[in-house]
Amino acid sequence: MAAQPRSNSKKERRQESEKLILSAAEKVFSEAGFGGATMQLIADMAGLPKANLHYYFPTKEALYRQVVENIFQFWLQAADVFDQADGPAEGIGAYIDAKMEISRRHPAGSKVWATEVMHRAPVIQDYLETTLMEWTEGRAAIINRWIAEGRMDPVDPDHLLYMLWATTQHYADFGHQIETLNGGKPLDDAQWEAAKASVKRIILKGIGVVE
Amino acid sequence: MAAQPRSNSKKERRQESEKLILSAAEKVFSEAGFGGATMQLIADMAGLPKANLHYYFPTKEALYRQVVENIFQFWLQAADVFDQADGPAEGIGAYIDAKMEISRRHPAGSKVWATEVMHRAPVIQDYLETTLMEWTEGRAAIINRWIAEGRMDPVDPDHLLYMLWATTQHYADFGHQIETLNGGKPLDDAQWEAAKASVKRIILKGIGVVE
DNA sequence: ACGGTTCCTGACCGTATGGTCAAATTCACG
DNA sequence: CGTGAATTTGACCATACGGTCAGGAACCGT
Repeated sequence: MAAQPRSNSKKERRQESEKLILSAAEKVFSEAGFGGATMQLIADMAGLPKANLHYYFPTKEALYRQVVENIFQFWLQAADVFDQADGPAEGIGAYIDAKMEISRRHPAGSKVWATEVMHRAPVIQDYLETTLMEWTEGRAAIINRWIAEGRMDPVDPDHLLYMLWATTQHYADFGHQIETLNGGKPLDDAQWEAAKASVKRIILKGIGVVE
Repeated sequence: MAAQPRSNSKKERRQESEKLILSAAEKVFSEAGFGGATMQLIADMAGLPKANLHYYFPTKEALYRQVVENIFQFWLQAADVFDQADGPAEGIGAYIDAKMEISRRHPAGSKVWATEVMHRAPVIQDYLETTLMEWTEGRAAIINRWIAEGRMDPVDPDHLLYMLWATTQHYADFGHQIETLNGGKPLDDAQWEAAKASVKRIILKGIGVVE
């Protein structure tokens, strides 16, 4: 028992450190943007000396890239609900729920992603062209199948997907604006439920799968 | 003819210089964010020496603030169509058209605004709390009147407005992503029309004012 | 033509930032 | 233990950035 290295193996400790840094970086990048973020700020937030960051991540760009890639993976994974559904009402409804939940739980990641795309994706352009492209085409095919089966209105799948992304991510990216318009208070549980319900109601009715 | 001061009065030339700088600044801020933008870059884009910028705008913050304020004014003004309509189909439809047109013609401004809000509005928080708050409440009142008159479904006006903002601004803020998914080409005229039609169709049907 | 005001700009400055490095510390393992 | 590898960190460096300033150019009313 005494031989046991503290409670973590060396590799585990390394992963923990990286996670700590990545978490702090995500927050700082989301609040200040890539240019406004400083390694010192990230280090302070992580409670580590700045030089330590450079031991784990050689450059600011490398750290940023890792943050963005993690967000992207998280994103894709959360979209599985879309595929497992056997109809538009269930599939799109669950997708909206999932993305709203991400906006609520991980607003920083959403903001980093949004900023990266707005700046013409200098770091993850290859992901847009490959993974995201394929994902989008796959989902569009599913929607087209639902349309062909007469289970929803004939809408352009791309624009529907854009609307889903835009509406759900808005609650993260523009959360501060929403909070301000809500009297300076973040949305509470009931308000989040109302938001989800509103979004689902309008979109699902708008594409002809409810009422 | 020779006595004529070039073709501009002194005041006109001043305004022209300011406009040139503001235009360059909007583009640079939108592409690099506040932190990533440099006065040198803006000066180069405007074709002026850096010191000249500081003659017209004392600090980077002052220049940025002016950019954001201009965008906000532009925004509000374009929303007049909402008020002049006498029903939800016309009012909301025209609002969508107007905002889509802004996203198409002034994507840089939209991006600057989005970034500013995502960073918790350090510069224009007061506008959010006063002007935007009042504007939103006014529009919500109109929507509630339409609902009371039975001219549309009873939806939460705030969430409807968020959806309108999110969906229309998405075409500016995430224009690069859309362009990439569109095979690397910007949307052409027909595609923009299709986008507008899709958005209007889904939302207007979703709130029960068409079909 | 002149005097004053506005406008323009190259050269310069202090600071903050990303990144480096070598010395110190901790760790894994025979 | 002892030894080499991995980790940590304070001190340091080069650069780039926002901002200043003084001197000159252009302009305008008289």
